[in-house]
Amino acid sequence: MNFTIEKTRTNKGTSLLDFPDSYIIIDIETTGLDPIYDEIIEITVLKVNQDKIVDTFTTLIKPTKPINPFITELTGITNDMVENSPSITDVLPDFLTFIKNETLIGHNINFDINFLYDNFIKTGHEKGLTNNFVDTLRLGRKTLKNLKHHRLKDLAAYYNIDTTGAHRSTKDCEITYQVYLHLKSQIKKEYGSLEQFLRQNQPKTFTASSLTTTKTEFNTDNPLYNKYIAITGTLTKFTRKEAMQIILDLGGHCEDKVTEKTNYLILGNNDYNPILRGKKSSKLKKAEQLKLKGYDIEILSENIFYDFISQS
DNA sequence: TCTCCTCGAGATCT
DNA sequence: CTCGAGGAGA
Repeated sequence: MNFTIEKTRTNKGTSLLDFPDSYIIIDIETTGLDPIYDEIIEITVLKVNQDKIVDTFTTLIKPTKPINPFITELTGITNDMVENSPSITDVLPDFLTFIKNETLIGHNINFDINFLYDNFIKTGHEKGLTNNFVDTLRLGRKTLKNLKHHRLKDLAAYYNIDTTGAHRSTKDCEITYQVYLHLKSQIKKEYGSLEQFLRQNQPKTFTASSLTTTKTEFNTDNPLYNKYIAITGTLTKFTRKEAMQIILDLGGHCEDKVTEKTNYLILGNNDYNPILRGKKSSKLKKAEQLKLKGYDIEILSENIFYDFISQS
């Protein structure tokens, strides 16, 4: 059988700076660092509500190739131990049932998510892994700026967290959980409130990729479905963000700039922009160029856009 | 001065 | 992957 890995993990969730009420702490062990060649051999997830662990899911996984000595030395996981373990294909559905749509929290969590995402794709789950996530590595770097390194073991040492038995996923989940709680309380103390921290660290201008939809089924007849859409200028009925959310919920894709992929450019008003003052925006110019070159791009007035979104 | 965009440095995961 | 520096354009 042949499987293709998506080069860009299109449906991957968003990296959040947030402190959700409920979340999933996650850690995996693998046979190496490369999601293409290496395999997952252990998954642990902790379900947390109001910062209290309420459920756990953990399993060893039998890889298709043997575990090499370096990894056995690092993790303590031997080929004998996984001999009778389920395959990744068997584990993923249960894993998904457990995590649902919860926000995932982990240390350098992109590593875990990329592995899981690709394995979902390989085993026939078209959407990959779409959960949004919070990275304790990112939080740690923002919070403990004077620390030289921000590896999990460095943050654990800083907060006096016991790391005996690290590099097994259950233990690493527990360490990550403790580190997260410490970071959270330190942030609260230093900034006065979590909200204050978030306000100061939120990206100044939101980007199209920072928005997601929770919808899983779309009306494929809607003119915006599966189209790539950019917006220029100010809309009268919605903020830019609201409009993008509507597009995503209708199954469209939002872009921050006009590209060769773009199908529609929605034309807002630039009259009040002190820089452009009614001149053509860079997006509009680009769209006109592409249209001349024969690309499949249409420039839509704001009203046509409202007509399109009301056809749901 | 402000915003958008590109690019490179540095660091982390098994 | 994330962040920040530095350039381009207005």
